[in-house]
Amino acid sequence: MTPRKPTTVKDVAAAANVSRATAARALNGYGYVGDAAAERVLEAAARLGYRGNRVAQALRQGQLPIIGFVPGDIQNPFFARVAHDIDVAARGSQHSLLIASSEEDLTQERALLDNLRALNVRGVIVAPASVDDNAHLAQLVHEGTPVVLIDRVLADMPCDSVAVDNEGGAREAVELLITHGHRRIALIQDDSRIVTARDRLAGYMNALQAHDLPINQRLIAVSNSTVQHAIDATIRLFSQPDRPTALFTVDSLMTTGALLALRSMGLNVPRDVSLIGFDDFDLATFTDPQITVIAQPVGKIGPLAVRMLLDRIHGFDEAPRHVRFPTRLILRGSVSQNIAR
Amino acid sequence: MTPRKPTTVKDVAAAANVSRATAARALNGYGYVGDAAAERVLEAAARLGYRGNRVAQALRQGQLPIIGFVPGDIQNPFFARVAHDIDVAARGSQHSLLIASSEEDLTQERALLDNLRALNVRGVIVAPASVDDNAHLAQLVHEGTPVVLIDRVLADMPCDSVAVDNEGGAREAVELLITHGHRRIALIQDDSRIVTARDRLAGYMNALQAHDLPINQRLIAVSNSTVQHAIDATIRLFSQPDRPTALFTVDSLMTTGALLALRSMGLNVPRDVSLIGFDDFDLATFTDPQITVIAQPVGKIGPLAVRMLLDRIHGFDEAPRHVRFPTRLILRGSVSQNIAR
DNA sequence: ACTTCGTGTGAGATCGATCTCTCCGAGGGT
DNA sequence: ACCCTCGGAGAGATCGATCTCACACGAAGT
Repeated sequence: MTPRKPTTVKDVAAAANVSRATAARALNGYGYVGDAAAERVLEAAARLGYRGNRVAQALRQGQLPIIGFVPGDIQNPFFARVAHDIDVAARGSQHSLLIASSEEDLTQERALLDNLRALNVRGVIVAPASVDDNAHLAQLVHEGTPVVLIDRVLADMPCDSVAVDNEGGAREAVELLITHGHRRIALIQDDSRIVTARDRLAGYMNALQAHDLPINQRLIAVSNSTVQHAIDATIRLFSQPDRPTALFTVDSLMTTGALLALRSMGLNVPRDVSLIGFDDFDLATFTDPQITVIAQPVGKIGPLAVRMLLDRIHGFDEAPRHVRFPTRLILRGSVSQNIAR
Repeated sequence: MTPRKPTTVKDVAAAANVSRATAARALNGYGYVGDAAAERVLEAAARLGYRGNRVAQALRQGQLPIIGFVPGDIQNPFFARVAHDIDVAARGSQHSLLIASSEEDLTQERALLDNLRALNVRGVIVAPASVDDNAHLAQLVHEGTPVVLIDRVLADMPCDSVAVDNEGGAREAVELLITHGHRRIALIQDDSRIVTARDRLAGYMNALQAHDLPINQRLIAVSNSTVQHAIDATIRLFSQPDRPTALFTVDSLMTTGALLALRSMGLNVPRDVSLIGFDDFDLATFTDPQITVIAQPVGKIGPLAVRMLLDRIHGFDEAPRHVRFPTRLILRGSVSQNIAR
């Protein structure tokens, strides 16, 4: 019942019969402290359950032992996985992780970053919601806050980044469809303000162009990265006359939605429609047939981002490093030869 | 390039030609401030981009505008969803969310809560990793920190809680299997230190006893809540002579694992084995047949937990409230009549 | 004219941890 | 005997925001 307040250095110092300064020295192990005094201080600290007030320490040192992470959406399995990895890595270096999802909303992203700045976090890992409008990020970097971009790289941002080869992965996916004889290849992509969406779109177009196939805007649908939106988009795409024979979806939730939509429309994968998705996911091996995907090394992204961030926090001050992982095509059963023509 | 430090009240005060005290009054709107002075202060604050240092404010007021969340594992879709909901609700009340996953490890949970306490967060939402050893939680509550338990309720803990009727849900699931003629019903459950596991086990046993069926320890497997562990557990269960005809899994990742394992063993659901899982999940409607589950109102848990926490933060001081949502059986196609006997 | 208010304002204290500066005293060197 | 060095320890400053207290000044009341 007693909401007694936590013990402070002052309490410990008093209990050990020394000054606050000596207590601090003993606790943090710097400067000169006599053995006897140090021992008394440590004993008192243990006895009183002294834990130290991070907030006060942070005020003094100017920073909280916290790393911020601003994903597009925690519910997306991709970001959940990355968040988990970041959490583990951050904990390994005595940092807490503050997760604040931008919900892919630029205004919210700005507000969140303002918040993180006001909290004086040590560094921030961000998956920016927009390619274009990122003055707030530039500002943060400019102020000297360590920032690492993940998943979505902004070419002109002077900070480290970790991503995958979105263009190449998308190109490989579409080329696979092309070499299986598909000509009418549909694409469901994100809001084009997101860099990954642009890059994957570029991969799609480059593959088509390389094979002298026309780019048909009616085969390209834009959807939010949620299952529901993807279902709608898929239905729109496949309700057209001269229906596509293949579909490439740029993220796992979309692939999920597409699968559900195709099933509800009575279209069989891969007989009627070949499907390939970007980003591997649990469900991909659950369906019959299993889904062919372009896999990203998800598990490497978080840890690397944290390592880069820590380097910056510890003073590393070279030119920005940009790591781009290759993707890997995982052949399963959702792509078949197009016999229709 | 200039890592200039953020503007402080002092800067603003100087720019407005008033004292720090007056600047603070103008900015926070309390006490007496002249109109002219107030205007100058606000103008200066805007011009200099004053944002206020949360850490300093927190030191003064004793608390950071942060809510802590300690889930068992962020990667688990259930917790990811809840985390998302908490994030949204917390943001609505100007709080940031600090997520620190305990990975179901008691030692880690203790360390994380210590951390949160040292940070003077305003309140904590926890899914405790253990029923037994929770002195650290009791301590936290005792100290007056608002705490809300979710998913896993500790009966004797004097704090609010939000959970679902695990015993009832599990009982309903097992009864469904029994009424379909199943007698050898297997169970895959969590580490029994987790309360939900105990409650669901109780529901399983109660259902069996109510129908005078024996409880056979060889039909009960313990597994971590991961797909891989569940696969192993399933294989163990179904490699026995006199194999079970039905399986009840207590969480979605386990259901996933069970499904994969059964498939790999060449056992057809529901012909050879009937399957029912606790917690609905996306994949459940992906498989053929779709999986029958006991659904929890996931979307209600996070928001309610935050509301309860905020009440406490704002001084609500009545007896602990315990909310327990009912579960809902969703009949799909994975349970069939047992004809074998 | 002299006390009271009612406003408006600033100086300084406070929160907790830590750093700087200064001081003390024992021992070594000359 | 005197100076210096160095281990050891305390007083006070600092970080930034905010609160308390005291003060000043004009207006109103007696």
